[in-house]
Amino acid sequence: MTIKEYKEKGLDVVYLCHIPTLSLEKSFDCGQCFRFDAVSLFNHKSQVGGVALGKYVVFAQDNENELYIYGATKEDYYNIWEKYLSLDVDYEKKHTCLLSLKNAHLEKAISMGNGIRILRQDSWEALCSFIISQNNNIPRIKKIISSLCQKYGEKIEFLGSEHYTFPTYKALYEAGVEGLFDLKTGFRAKYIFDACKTLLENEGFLESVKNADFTRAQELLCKINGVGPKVAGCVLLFGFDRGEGFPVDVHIKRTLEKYFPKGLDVSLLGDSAGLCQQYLFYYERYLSEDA
DNA sequence: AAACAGGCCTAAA
DNA sequence: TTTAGGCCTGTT
Repeated sequence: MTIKEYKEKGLDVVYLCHIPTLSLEKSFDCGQCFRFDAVSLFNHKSQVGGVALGKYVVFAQDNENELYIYGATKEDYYNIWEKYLSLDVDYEKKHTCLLSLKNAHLEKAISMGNGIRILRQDSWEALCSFIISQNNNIPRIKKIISSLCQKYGEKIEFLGSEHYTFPTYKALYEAGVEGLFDLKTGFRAKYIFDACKTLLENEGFLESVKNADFTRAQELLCKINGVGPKVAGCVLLFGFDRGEGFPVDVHIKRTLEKYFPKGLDVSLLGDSAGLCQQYLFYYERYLSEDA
């Protein structure tokens, strides 16, 4: 079907023929986002579908400099999705910053990870998701979040199939620790609950995180039981548009020891730090999968 | 079967 | 202040 025919059937579609390099696979399969899956609904080389910011959309493309969005209008693109995909951000500039470190491994990581965009996700969703991510693996994280949404989110229909929005913290608070535990969240149930409680009892919490400087923002997030430096770093990077965030997990720790034996001064990277972390993470995972 | 998964909390030195 | 253990569950 053509775009025009989809539109006539009531499905919004927008096509951008010239965007900064974007790889859907890399961006949606590098562990920053747990709500998108590869789909084959349309006739494109690559396509991922999922719910973000309360809407179900399918991102699709036949090459990395174009983009189709099914379930969105042109206005939606400029108001919502361009920012969500960080297509308004100058990555060339960030690359220049990273290349100035003159590290051969990082150089390779950049060219291999080219097309990764840091998604600007909803703050609360990022907070909740990365609490769930701790001491866990991606398939199970996705499974837990999916059942969380199915049970406590709102239903959305897209071409006859059902999808669910990410639940509000109020909804999860009302689910209670037992309700959350029933979703196989395990020891994280009480952590999620504490996050809900914090946000419910302190209405300005997310806002104060947003307005605080990075260190202070991290401190605030760590007040939630179950949120430590790594989770807070992810939440700030992916949910608060804080490019300075450089979450260090076991993999990144190993990677840094390997490629930066003299250490890496993250503060030199400014708001390119998070992208650097993503490239290194992707690079290392790619190499290990290859082996 | 034992170890591990993009950590964090708690108790004990 | 730093350092082991333990933790829900699913997969290998």
